[in-house]
Amino acid sequence: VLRGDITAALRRALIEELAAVGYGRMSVEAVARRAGVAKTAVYRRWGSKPEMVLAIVAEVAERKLSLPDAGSLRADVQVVLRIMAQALEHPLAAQIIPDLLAEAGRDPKIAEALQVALRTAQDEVGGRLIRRAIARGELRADANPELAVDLVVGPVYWRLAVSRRPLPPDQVGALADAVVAALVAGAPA
Amino acid sequence: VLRGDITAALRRALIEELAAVGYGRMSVEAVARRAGVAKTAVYRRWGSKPEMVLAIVAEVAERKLSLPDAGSLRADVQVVLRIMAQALEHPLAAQIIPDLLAEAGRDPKIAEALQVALRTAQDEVGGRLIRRAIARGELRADANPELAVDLVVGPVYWRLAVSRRPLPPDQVGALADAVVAALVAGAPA
Amino acid sequence: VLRGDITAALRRALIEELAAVGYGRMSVEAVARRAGVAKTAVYRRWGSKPEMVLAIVAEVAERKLSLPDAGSLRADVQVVLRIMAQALEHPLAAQIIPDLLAEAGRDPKIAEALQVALRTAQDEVGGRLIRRAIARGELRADANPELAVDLVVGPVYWRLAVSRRPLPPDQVGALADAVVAALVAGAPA
Amino acid sequence: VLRGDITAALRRALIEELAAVGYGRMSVEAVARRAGVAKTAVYRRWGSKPEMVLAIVAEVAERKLSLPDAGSLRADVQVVLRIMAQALEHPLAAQIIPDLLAEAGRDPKIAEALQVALRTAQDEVGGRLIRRAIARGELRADANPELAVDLVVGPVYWRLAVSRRPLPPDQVGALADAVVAALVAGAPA
DNA sequence: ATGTAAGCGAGACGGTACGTCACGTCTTCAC
DNA sequence: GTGAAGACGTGACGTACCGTCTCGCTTACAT
Repeated sequence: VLRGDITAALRRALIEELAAVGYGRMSVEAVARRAGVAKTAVYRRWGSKPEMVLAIVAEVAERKLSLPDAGSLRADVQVVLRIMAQALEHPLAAQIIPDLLAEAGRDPKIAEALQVALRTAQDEVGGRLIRRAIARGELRADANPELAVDLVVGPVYWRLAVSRRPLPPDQVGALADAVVAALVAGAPA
Repeated sequence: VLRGDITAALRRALIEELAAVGYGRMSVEAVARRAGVAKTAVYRRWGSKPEMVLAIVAEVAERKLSLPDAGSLRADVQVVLRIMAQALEHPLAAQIIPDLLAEAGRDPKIAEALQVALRTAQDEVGGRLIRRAIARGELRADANPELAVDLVVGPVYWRLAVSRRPLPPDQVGALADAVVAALVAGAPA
Repeated sequence: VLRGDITAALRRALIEELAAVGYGRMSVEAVARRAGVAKTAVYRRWGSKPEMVLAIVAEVAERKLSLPDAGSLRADVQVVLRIMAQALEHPLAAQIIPDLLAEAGRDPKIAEALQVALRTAQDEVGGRLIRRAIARGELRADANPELAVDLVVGPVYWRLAVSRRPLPPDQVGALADAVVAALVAGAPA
Repeated sequence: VLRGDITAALRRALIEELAAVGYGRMSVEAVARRAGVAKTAVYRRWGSKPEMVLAIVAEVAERKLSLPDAGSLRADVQVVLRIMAQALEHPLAAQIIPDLLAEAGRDPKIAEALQVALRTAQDEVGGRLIRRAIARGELRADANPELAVDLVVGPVYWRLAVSRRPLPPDQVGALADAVVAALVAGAPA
């Protein structure tokens, strides 16, 4: 019977190590060391570094983020922006997410695991959010949901995760306004 | 006198290796091997792995991209989008850029080197492009150039480099329209 | 716990490599390669090339060679000659011993290690053997044991290890006779 | 036209380097450095390390040592011992000779070069010296010249070059006496 | 209660890469 | 054409980690 406290310590250590050195440099040995545990304890659970990362990342990523109807397109967009901002402002996530996204370009397994997580946002935003706006008459029926996702998610990701400048809370409104305008304009393909 | 053909082969090999395995896993030995050159030839030029990467990346990144006035805000935005799309659709760049941006979160040296390159885009877009639009009367004078950069650059980066879906050329126009609308709406801070 | 079979393989490989290329050219890598073992396995045991050579050579050299009383000076001398001939006719020893003796002129550590081995012969021959002969009345009491060692050991070493000509077994008797005569004559300093 | 002063400096440097580090470790680079000369200067003259060593060693070794008739076997032996002692007490020779003799076991070229030098001693001692003694009636006609060489040369070589103990001049007489006795006794094969 | 299985730590194993050094070869310049 | 300078490939250095594997120890469950 695998000891639960060790599993938990390893989970925690993996996240920290991943943030500290990145996927490429990360080693099972270092994770075990950080968790204060022998290497065998890791291999008994996951078998290899990618398996371990995938299992734990998937675990974290699959926490459903429900996106309740906020009443208007602008309010919905603001919710999405706030959720993303909150996630990307967590230091560990800010390190790990771009790292795994970069690695996804090489390792299809990782790409797939992340797609599962992304699909959530993808579907939520591009799917539900846009469909709701169409239903409300805020967007035209032929609005392109794909482009919509890029317009909503792109700016905030670029700001926080790529150019790593903070996003003052009082600018979220302005950003939302701009994004909504973009959505309205972007539709009529 | 260091032989130029060897330097060139190493430069090329570094780029390829960086794309193939990422910054974290990249090794000087592998680069030398790929270039068909002895390890000593590398250390005669750069002294260590990060130095080598920085020097070559900076070299590539500093290629000035001039942004001539295209006549209107929409045309200017379209030019920026096309330049970015062209860059990010190159397979090597699509692998290397997100990788280095992720690494920049850990290594200040890399961050700095990339900022030099980013600042170009930053200044070109957020600075010149927006100022021109203001001068033309297309944007209000109090438009926020910081937000503007995020709005222009974010969606196309997300699309091509993060979620890795292609951007059909015929959608660039729609995207530009949406971005312009966002800029116009996003201004009145 | 270091694996004994690997230690043994390394010991064997060191001896062979030493004979093949000599102390000066010998490399740890080549020894490990010859033993079919990783370089780390060597450094886990000895730490450096000279340490390794010293440890193994000392180990081999310290095998006590007991010299039982053969009954007469001539018989004793013959035993010594036979032992030396047997040792020096082994191809590995014939390569290694002169090599290390030459190196001993430069490296005091090696000199010391060899002295331990030589002292055995030295004491056995110059000490015990001569003293026995004096006790038997075969040599005068003021016989010089130092010279005696040279007279017994020198000719056979020169023959086999320096000028590398074989010593036919049927000539050992004649050589012993000559040496005994020399000992008898050499004493009266 | 190769400059003579450089050739001489290289010759001198080779000898010193050979004594200092031994044949195995000796490098052309170090010799050139010691001579204060570029590597090219060496390779223009000799082409490789073994060639260089062989040429210079042969040059030194071929200096004829004439062995005039000293009047008696004992006097002849004493002359040989004194010549050898003088040679082996020179610090450079004491390092180089055993080193090359050891290397001769591996490299036939070196062995051959040394045999030329050894043959001199061989012939002088085993040949001429013994034949003279037979002619004088000091040795029987069937004396074995091969054994004789070993008996004369072995002890002094062992003493000075192998066990590296000094040979006090006043012991040369005693050693000569012993050797003569050995020769006389060793003959009647 | 005891036996047995499995988790656990420790650590040796074969690898790979590190950054350095020294070397023999070869090319390029200055006299 | 000679010698100096130095870049080149090679190969070894001794170190540091890494993933794999084999060990005893000890813990917990099933008899």
